[in-house]
Amino acid sequence: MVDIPGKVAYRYRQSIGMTATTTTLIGRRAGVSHATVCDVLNGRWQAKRISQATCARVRTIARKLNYRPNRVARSLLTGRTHTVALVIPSISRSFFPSIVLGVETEAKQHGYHVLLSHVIAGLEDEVPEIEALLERRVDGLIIVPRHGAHNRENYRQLLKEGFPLVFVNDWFEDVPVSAVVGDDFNGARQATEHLIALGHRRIAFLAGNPGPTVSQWRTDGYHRALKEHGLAAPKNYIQGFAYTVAHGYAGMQRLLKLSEPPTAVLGGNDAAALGGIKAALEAGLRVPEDIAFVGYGDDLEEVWFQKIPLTTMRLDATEMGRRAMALLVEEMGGPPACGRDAQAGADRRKKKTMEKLSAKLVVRESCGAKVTTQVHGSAVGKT
Amino acid sequence: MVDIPGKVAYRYRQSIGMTATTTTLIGRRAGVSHATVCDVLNGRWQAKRISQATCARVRTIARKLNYRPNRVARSLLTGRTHTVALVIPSISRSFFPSIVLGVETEAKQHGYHVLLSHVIAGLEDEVPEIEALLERRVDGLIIVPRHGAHNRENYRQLLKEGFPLVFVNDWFEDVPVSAVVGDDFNGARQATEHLIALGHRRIAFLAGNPGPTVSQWRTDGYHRALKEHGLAAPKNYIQGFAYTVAHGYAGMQRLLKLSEPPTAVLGGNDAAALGGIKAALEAGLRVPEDIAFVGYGDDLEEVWFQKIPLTTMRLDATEMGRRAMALLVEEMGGPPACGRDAQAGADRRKKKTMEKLSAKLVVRESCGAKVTTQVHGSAVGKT
DNA sequence: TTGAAAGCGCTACCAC
DNA sequence: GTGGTAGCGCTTTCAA
Repeated sequence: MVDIPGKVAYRYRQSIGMTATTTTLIGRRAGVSHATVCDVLNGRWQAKRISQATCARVRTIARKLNYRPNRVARSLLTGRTHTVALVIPSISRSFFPSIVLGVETEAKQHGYHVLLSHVIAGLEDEVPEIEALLERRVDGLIIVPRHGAHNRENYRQLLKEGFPLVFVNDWFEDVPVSAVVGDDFNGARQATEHLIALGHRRIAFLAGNPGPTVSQWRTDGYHRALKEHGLAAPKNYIQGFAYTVAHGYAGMQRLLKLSEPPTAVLGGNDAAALGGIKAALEAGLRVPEDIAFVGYGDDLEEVWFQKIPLTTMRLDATEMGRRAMALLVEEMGGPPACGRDAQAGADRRKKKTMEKLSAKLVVRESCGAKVTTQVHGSAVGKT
Repeated sequence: MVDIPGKVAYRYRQSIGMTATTTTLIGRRAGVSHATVCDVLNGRWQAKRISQATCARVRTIARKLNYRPNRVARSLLTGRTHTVALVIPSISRSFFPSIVLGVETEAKQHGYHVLLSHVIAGLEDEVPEIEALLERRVDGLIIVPRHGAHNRENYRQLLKEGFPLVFVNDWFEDVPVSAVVGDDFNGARQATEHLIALGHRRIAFLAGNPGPTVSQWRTDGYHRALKEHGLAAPKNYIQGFAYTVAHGYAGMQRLLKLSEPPTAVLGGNDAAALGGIKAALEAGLRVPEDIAFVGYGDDLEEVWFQKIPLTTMRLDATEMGRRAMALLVEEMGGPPACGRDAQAGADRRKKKTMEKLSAKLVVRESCGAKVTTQVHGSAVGKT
């Protein structure tokens, strides 16, 4: 009764004609088996020394039958979906589309597809979404990480299971993860030094949400530059709590009410800087003559056309995405997380990498430094 | 020999202990079967009248074992992946991210995930990419369609097979497909009429690539408006071959060299209009005093901060994406394209819908009409 | 060289 | 209420 049972089942199915998967069908028409078809179609005919004639026959029939291998079935068997998920907080801000572009470009190069998950901005808990992604058996995850204990615990858990996970655009010191981020400490420092070099002594900072580590880095870089040049950073010289035009605007209004308002302002990002400029202009100040501005990111389009072209630190978001995906591909190199040869991901505990991309100062007009019209002109070809 | 064969196989597997799928494992620990676990975990315990105690036991154990249902396996069985692919030509232009956002928001609402495929701009043939997506058994496809005979033939083939496909942002008259597009004929007409109402008689158009149907619609709308008001549209009043700043710039330069240059210009999109303004300014003209501009799309960020805030026709790309996904959900309503109860998609030949979203005139400064400062102020909250 | 057999993890159906 | 069984479409070993 326990005798060669699968065989029996197989024969049975055959007799009933119930083995009509497309490969079988092709095999039947070509007068070969199921498996041979598979070998031919997957380019293993050399290794398996399958005759040319057979190959040709199989291929012709496959084409005629409009055969499309079912990757779902393959995934079930191999435990790999060749899909990664990209979880980002927003896509409307121009910075993120660039990341998406980078990730997808790199992914395509490695035969991966990208499942995009834009976790709705207000919704702080991304755990259910990530869970859904895992149920789909994505091979890896690239996340713009979010704060909040719940999320953080979830990242840690994933990592402990050995699941391939890469952070992009932010990083937590206490989570052992690979990440690609901007070198925002040095970027902000350089930006601040640029303003100092232009003769400014009273330099304010329009900060973002204090949560993200990189956000903190920008603040630290700003502080460091001031300190190294013996300048003070009065506490109320740091204003704003989000990287938006509105917050930059409001923060600047507060700065202007101080008894000693700044003569120069570093924006935590470009939007904040623009909001600041708007407030300054409305207060009757001239930019950059009365007050200078430097932004961060260079992620706003058509910058050359702005009322006052913004001097800023350029951060290459596309490159950031690309590197993140490249890192993820490495992490996914081991055995699959599930499927036939799944095994404990324990031995996947590879060394984690943190890449820092440096930003580049792009001098335009808002800072008051001498501008070459090149910057202006060269932007035409950009769009 | 053909006697109850599956049963034998099953017993065999059982005896060998080879049925260690997670559901079986849970069942074993809970003292119930495989199938019961499945029923409990999928909320069918009411219908199957499974005892509360069993339910509780199963659920507890599942949680303890960190059970994550494998949707790949489920997909193989049901023939549905609950995944749709979104194929777009570009993501760096701000218009497309908005579409992505709309699609994804709507998709999430229906339990779908979005596989993003940004077909590289230069690569005109998207057939291989679509083929790859089909091998992954996506349930449906939303495409910003591309021209070229090969692509077009492919769309037609897909549609003939009854595969759920929706176009977004463009549409072909000769392809029987559901689509969501902008009402660009009336939009361009309205924009042109706005300029006519402001007293202009010599109105030029900075056109885009003549391929897309909507592009043609914009040109047609422009023509219609002129015609209805008895105005001429000299052939060389239409310039430009792509919706980019660079092309708008170059096109405008040509317009300015004419013996009778225009006094007003309609941009095929915002970027083209901006390029035009740039050329006009460089030629020493004042905008809008010497020459008026209207754009199309309102897809550039921080518009309020531009040197000359652009009057434009606002097109809601997010809404466009959302509607496209909603349409696709409908189309996917029938039997799955593959899997157990797949059947010829022939009866899926539902009525096709074409939705046109109308654009709204947003008056700012570039057209020379009276502007309320409201427009200016209200934009602060936008970012 | 080829083909038979087993099985990836799940769901659906029926029998008890 | 519950359990047994078949099978989704593919890959991969092993036997011939």
